[in-house]
Amino acid sequence: MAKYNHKEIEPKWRKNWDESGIYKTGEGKDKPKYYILDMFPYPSGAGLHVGHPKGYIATDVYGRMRMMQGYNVLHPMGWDAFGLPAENFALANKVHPRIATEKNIATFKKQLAQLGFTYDWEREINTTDPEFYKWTQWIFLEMFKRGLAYESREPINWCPSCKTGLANEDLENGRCERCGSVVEKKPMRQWVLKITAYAERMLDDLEKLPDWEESIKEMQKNWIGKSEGASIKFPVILSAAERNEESREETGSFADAQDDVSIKVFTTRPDTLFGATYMVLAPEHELIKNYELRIKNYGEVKKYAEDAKKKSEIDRADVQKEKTGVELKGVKAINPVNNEEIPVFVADYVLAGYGTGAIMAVPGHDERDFEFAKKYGLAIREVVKAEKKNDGECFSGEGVSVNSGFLDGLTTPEAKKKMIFWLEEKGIGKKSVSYKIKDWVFSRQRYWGEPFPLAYCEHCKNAVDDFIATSKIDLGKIRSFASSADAGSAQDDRERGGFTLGELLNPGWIGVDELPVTLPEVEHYEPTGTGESPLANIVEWVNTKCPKCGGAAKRETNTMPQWAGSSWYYLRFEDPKNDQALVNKEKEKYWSPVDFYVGGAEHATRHLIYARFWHKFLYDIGAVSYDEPFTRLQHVGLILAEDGRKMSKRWNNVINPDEIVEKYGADAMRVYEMFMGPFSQPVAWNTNGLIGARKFLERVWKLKSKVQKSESQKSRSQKLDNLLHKTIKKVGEDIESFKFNTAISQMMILVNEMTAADGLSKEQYQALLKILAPFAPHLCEELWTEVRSEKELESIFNEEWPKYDPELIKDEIIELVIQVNGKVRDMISVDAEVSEEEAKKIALESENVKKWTKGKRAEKIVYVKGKLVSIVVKD
RNA sequence: GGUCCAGUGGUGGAACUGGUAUACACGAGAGACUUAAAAUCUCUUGAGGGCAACCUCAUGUGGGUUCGACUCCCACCUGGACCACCA
Repeated sequence: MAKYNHKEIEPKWRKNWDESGIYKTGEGKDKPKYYILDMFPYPSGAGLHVGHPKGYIATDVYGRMRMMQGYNVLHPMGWDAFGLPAENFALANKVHPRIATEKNIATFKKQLAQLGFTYDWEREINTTDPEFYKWTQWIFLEMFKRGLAYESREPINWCPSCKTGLANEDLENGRCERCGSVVEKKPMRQWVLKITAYAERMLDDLEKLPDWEESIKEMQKNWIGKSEGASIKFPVILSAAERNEESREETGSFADAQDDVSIKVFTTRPDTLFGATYMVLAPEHELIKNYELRIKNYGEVKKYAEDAKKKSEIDRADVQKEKTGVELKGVKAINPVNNEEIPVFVADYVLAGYGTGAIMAVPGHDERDFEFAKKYGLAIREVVKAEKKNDGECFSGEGVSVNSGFLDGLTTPEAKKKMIFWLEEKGIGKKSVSYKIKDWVFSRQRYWGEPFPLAYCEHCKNAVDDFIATSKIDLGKIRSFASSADAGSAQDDRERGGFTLGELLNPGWIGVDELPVTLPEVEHYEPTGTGESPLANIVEWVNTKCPKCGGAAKRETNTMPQWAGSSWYYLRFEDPKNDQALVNKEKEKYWSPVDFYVGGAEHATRHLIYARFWHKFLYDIGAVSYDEPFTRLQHVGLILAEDGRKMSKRWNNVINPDEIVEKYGADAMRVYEMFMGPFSQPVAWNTNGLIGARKFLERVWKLKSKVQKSESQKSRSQKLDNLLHKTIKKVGEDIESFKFNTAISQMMILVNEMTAADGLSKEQYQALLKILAPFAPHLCEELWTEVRSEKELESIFNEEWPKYDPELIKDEIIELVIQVNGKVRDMISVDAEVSEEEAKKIALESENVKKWTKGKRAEKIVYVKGKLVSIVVKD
């Protein structure tokens, strides 16, 4: 018999599959559909290491099983090729990003191809293809028109090394997720997407996703970070000394102004309002620059605020460091619940980006305020009585209100409710919700990304202003209107006199409807570092005609972030060549949503948040007909290097799949990666383990000759059938629940039994091949053609997935376990149908059991059908 | 600091809904084949005691519930992931 030679078998079958087109996606409506998807990779220059394909192998195994179960399976692959990694690689290697990307894609494709995946390459997509990003731009434009994209000049995260602004999601502990540089805060003109408008729905709809892993949902919940509480207004006045001075000098005007001045705060603990003894503003707070004349120590305050703003996020967010701040001399705030005058500080422990950028400080019941108050000698008042309280510590839990007027005696939840009611009645506060998630900073100052389909027109800017002036539309109202997700229907647009909501919010910016707006060729695509994208240098591209008035206009020169294309790419696989619409509604009804999505957990708060946001928006505008994109979600556990560290060039511990395939074969690698451990858990690579997988396949190979010998004898053991059918059952169920490691160990048990058995029938062997085929497709296809008969199909993947016979998996004889006082004392083989009476009788008659029951009385006998008898004895 | 997850042999790990703990694989040891090695095959392999039947102990630690706990409850220890001055 020929030896198992993967080098011969594997290329042969891959060629055969390519030519026969067996993996072309079928669309016959007579079959049910199954859409299984991997998170598509960005093709970096380093190529694949053995860890990358783990998820792809899993989806391939699952998809192949579904094929054999009679489904049309859509299992596509594409490339997330825009973005910083591709561009940085191109810069380092002095080639155009497009060329580098093409080359990298070719490498990736070659590497993936040799693993024998079922990808239908006719559906390949690439986010950098103008025919693809045309629709990325289209989605942006739809958001822009509805006021969900807006221009902002807020300070944002700036990576000094990548020379671009970054979204909150792109940071890791205050560092750039890509290059590890400490991120600075820099005020810059940015396009921002109003993801916060969808925060509530994204949170609520997690309930609709029972087949998502709990851990991923939890991460999203934390990222969205909903807090419920109240917003409260604290009036601001001049301090007593200043008031006297004012009236002496008769400057007179502050009396009018003070009515309007107030500090708005958000708190989750309105029940502690009586304990608010000072206030703190974030260094970025508007009041500071607006009240220069009123703040007596303005120089000092300004210096503190400026210094704080300059600090990197990482320094500012250091929890360990001592809190600092400066009092705003000359002004006071009034605690509205007791009319006390309280001091106002600026301090960098208050964040501009959360809540209102100002807090009421309750040092009695907030650790941070407590620390600050001790340092600056501020009043600390107990307003919540703790059940247990440690001296000298601050109690931030729930209890009963004290020293709190009308709240006294109420528990914290009651007090919160009552305070909110009181605030609303007086009109100085209201129930309020705050989210941690921030709007999505959507522009990058780099070359290799989708251009924005926007032009800036001075004329239309004035026209918009005129329009607002004549129609008396309050821009503030429009802004709050835009926060609701359903803002901006086509009808609204008409009523606004031809201006879209986006244009009203971003005067002068006009959407370019002629798509795609293609990325121009440039001489120098290095980032400028000035906050301008390299595109700004291409005069002939920048200068354009205003799509609205036809006059001179300038294009937006920032580009979109890498996350743009990946936020909707899964829709494109349904109909990748459609140039009329983002999705073909007919096809969409068949394929979508994605039934099963597999990828890394690191995307829980990035890609998966963005994709859900875009999808919900597309649902709202009627572009898709369902509101969650991914029905089932499973995360892949990393494959670590043999030394237990992440595989990385830096540690020189990377294992290249090409070498493994060459030496042991793709099938051995596939089986090993699925066998290593629980799918979602990180496991270290171990080449010895791989050899074990290879040996297993060799045993399967050798069984072939046993079948041929057995054929005439017609020997078919009952025992083997029993195990075979149990294995069919377990493998099917385990693949279904992504427990590949136990599926494989069960097949190993079966193969060991088959090897040891007296005879092996062809049917038994064929059933084994069918359930192993998704894991080791080349080997099983080869063996299948050798043992199949004329009437059987040419490819094993056209065969039906075997069904187990419930009769055959029943055990006739079982091992009855007998326990005495909880300890196993005997095991007796009995008929599976044994009655309770009889089982108990057999148990009590056992010699081993008698040793333990002798001279004692049986107090209780527990019987578990088909399993055990538990005897409880007492002296 | 918050949220979540995990802790089982020398190693990766298995154990359904509370019912034989350590399946399967790796590694190690012994043997067969071989001039020899590799490959392959067979046996042993949680710890301790015993010639053996068998007994005792063992799923991070300590308690609890139960006839019975890796599994459920409480407290603690250790490790990991994500978030983090989020008011």
